[in-house]
Amino acid sequence: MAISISASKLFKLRLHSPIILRHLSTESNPPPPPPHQDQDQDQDSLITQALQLLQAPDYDSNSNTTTPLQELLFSSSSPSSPFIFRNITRRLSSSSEALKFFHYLQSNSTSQDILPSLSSTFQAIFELASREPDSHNKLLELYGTAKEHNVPLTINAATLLIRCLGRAGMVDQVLVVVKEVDPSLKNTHFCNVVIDVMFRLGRVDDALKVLDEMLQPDSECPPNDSTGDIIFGAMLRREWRGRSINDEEIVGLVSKFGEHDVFPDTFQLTQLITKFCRNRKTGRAWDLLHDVMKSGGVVEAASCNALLTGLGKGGDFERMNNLTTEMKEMNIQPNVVTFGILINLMCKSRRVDDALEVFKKMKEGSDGVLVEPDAIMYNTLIDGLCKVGRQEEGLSLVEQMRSQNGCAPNTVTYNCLIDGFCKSGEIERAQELFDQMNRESVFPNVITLNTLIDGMCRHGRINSAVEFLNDMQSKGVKGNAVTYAILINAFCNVNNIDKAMEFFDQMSNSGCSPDAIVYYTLISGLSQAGRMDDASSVVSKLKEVGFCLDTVCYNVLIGGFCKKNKLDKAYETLKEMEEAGVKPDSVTYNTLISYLSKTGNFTTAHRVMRKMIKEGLKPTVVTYGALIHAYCLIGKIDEGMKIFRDMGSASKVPPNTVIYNILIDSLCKNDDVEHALSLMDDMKVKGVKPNITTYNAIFKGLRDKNLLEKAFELMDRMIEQACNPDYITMEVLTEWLSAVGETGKLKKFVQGYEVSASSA
DNA sequence: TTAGGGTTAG
Repeated sequence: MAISISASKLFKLRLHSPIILRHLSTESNPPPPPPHQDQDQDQDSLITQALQLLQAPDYDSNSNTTTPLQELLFSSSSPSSPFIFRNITRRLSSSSEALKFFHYLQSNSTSQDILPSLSSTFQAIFELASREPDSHNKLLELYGTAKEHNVPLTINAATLLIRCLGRAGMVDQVLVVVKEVDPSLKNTHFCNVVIDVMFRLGRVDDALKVLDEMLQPDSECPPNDSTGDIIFGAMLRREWRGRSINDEEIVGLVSKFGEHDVFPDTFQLTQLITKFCRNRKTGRAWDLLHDVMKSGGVVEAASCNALLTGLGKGGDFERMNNLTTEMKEMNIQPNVVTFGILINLMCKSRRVDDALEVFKKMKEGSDGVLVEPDAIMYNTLIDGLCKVGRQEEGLSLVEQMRSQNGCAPNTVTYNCLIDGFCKSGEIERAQELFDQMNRESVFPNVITLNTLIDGMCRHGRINSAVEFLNDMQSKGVKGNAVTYAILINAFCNVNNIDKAMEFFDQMSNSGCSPDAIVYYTLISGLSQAGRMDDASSVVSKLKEVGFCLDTVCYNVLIGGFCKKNKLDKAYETLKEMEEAGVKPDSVTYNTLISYLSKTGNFTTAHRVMRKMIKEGLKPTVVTYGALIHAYCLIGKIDEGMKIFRDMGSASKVPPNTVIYNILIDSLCKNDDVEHALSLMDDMKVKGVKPNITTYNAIFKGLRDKNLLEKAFELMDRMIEQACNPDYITMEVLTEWLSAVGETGKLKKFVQGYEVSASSA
C-alpha cells in the first residue's frame, strides 16, 4: 500500500519537475525557496521509504522481477524528479554508498530522461565526498567517473569541485574543470567561486578574464555584491601569489562594476583611495572616487577625507577646494576628520589665522555644519600657533580644551607647547610646563624628552641636556635614536667631536641602534671638522649594518675631501656615488666647481659644469657664484662681471644678494666703488635686498674714497630696511666717522637702529 | 596631532 500511495504522490511531483529542473540548472546561492509543506512531507516519506529499501538485501542484485525499490523509484512511465534522487543520495552514509546508488539508478532506469536525475545524484555524491578525508582526490576521481558515464555536472557540483581543488592548490585541474563546464549552465555564483579560487592560486589574469566576461553589458552572469567583495578585497590584498592588479585596472574595474550597480563599500573605497594616495597617485584616486559618485554609489566623508589627505600632501589645493565644494553639493556631511585635515594643512602652511577662523565656524556651526572639535584638532591648532611663535595663544586654547568635556590636554598638547617655548628660547617656561604635566599626571614620553633636550642644546645648555637625559632615563623614560642624533649634532656644532663619538658608541652599547640619520649626523660633523678618516670609518659601519648613503651624505663627504685638498678622494667618492646609482645633484657639482675654481683650475671647473649640463642639471645661482667668486679672488673681476651678465640674460638665472655681495666687495677692494654703487642701484631695480654683508662691503669702499654723503644715504637706507648693523659695520663707521668729526651722524644712526629694532 | 640630520657661493 505504501508503494501505491507513493507512486501517486510521485505523479503529483512529476507535474512540478520541469520547474525543479530549471531551478537546478540555474541554481545559485542561496538556494531557491523551499517547496510547499505538504510536498515536503510527501518527499520525506518517499525518501525515508527509499532509504529503508536501500538497506534491503535485494538492492543491487540483478533480479528479473521488479523489486519494491524499483517500484518506488521507477514505477510510472517517467522517472521521479532529480530533486528526489539528490535528496536520497544526500542521506546516504558515504560517497562510496552514494556511488553504488548512482550505478543502481543508471542500470535500473529505463527512462530516456534519467540524465538530469543522474547529474543531480552526482551532485549529492560530490557533496558527500567533499566532507570526507582526501576530498580533492576523491572528487577528482568522481569527476572522472561522471565523465566516463557521460553524466554532465550540475553547476553546483562543478562549483564544489572547483572550490575543493582550489583549496588543495590544484591549479591545472581547476583550469581543466572550468574549461569543461557547460557554458550554458554558468551562473554568477559559479563565476564568483572561479574568480576567488583563481586569485587565491595566483592566476590573476585567468581570474580577470572570467571577470571581464561577467562585466560585459549583456552578460549572462552579471556581477553581484559577492563579486564585488572578492575583487575589491583582492585589490587591497598586500600579499600576492601572482601579479597584483595594477592601478589602471583598479580604476577601470570599479567603473565597470558601477555600470552593474555594484560598488565598493565605504571601507573598501577609502582603503583604495588611501593606497593610491600613498603611491602619490592622487589623479587615480580622484578618478576612482568620482566614478563611484557619478554612477550613483554611496560616498561618505571617510572616502573624501582619504582623498583630501592625499591632495593636501601633494599640495593640490585647487582639487581640495573642488572636492569640498562637491561634498557640499552632494550633501556629504564633513566630520571632525575632514575639518582636521583642512585645519592641519593651514597650520602647516603657517596660515594659523585662517585655521582659527575655520575652527570657530565649525564649532559654532555658522556655515551650516556643526562639529565638536576633538583633542587632535586642538593639538593641531596649538602646534600651529607655537610654530609661528604664538605660544601664549596656544596656552589659551588649552584653557578652551579644559572647558570642553572629554578634551583634556594630553602629552601631545604639552609637547607642542614645550617645543614652542623651547624654539623661542624660553627654556624655563618649557621646563615649567614639563613640571605641570607631571603634576597633572599627563605622562611625558620620549618626544617630550627629545623636545626639551633639543631646546636646551640649541640654547647653549648641552650639559643640562645630558643631565636631564640621565635623570629621565633613571625615571624610566629611555632615549631613542632621535635623542642621540640631537646630542651628537649638538656636540659636533660646538666642535666637541670626541664627545659626539662617545655618545655614538654609548648608544650602540646601550642597546639603542643608530638609524640612518644618526649616521648621517655624525658623518657630517666629522666631515666639517675635517676628520675624513673618522668619517670614512663611520661610513663603513653604516654600510655594514645595511644602510645606504644618500645624495646629501655623498655631498657632505665630497665637500669634506675638497676642504682637505683631497681631490682624488672627492672624485673617488663621486665615482662610487654614480656606481651606487645615487645621482649627483647640483650641490655635488657646485661643490666640485667651487673647489676647482678656487684652486685656479678653471678649465676643469668649466668641464665639470659642462658635464653637469650634459647630465640634465641646470647651473644654479651657486654655480655662477662659485665661478664669479673665484675669478674675483684672483683679480679677474671683468671675467666675473662677464659671467654675471651672462647668467642674468642668457641663462635666465637671476642673481641674488650673495652674487652682488661678491662683486660689490671685489669692486670696492679693487678701488672701483663707483661701479659697486651702480650694482647697488641695479639691486634696487631688480628687487634684490641688500644685507649686512652688502652694506659692510660698500661702507669699506666708501671709507677708502671718503665718500661721506653716499655713506649717510646708505645708513638711512639701512635703518629704513631694518637691516641690523653688526660689529664690522660699527667698527668701520665708528673709526671713519669719528676721524672726520661726524659723530653726530653716527649717534643718530645708532639711535635709528635702536628705534627700528624696537619697532621690529 | 608632537621630537632629530647632513651639502655648495658672500
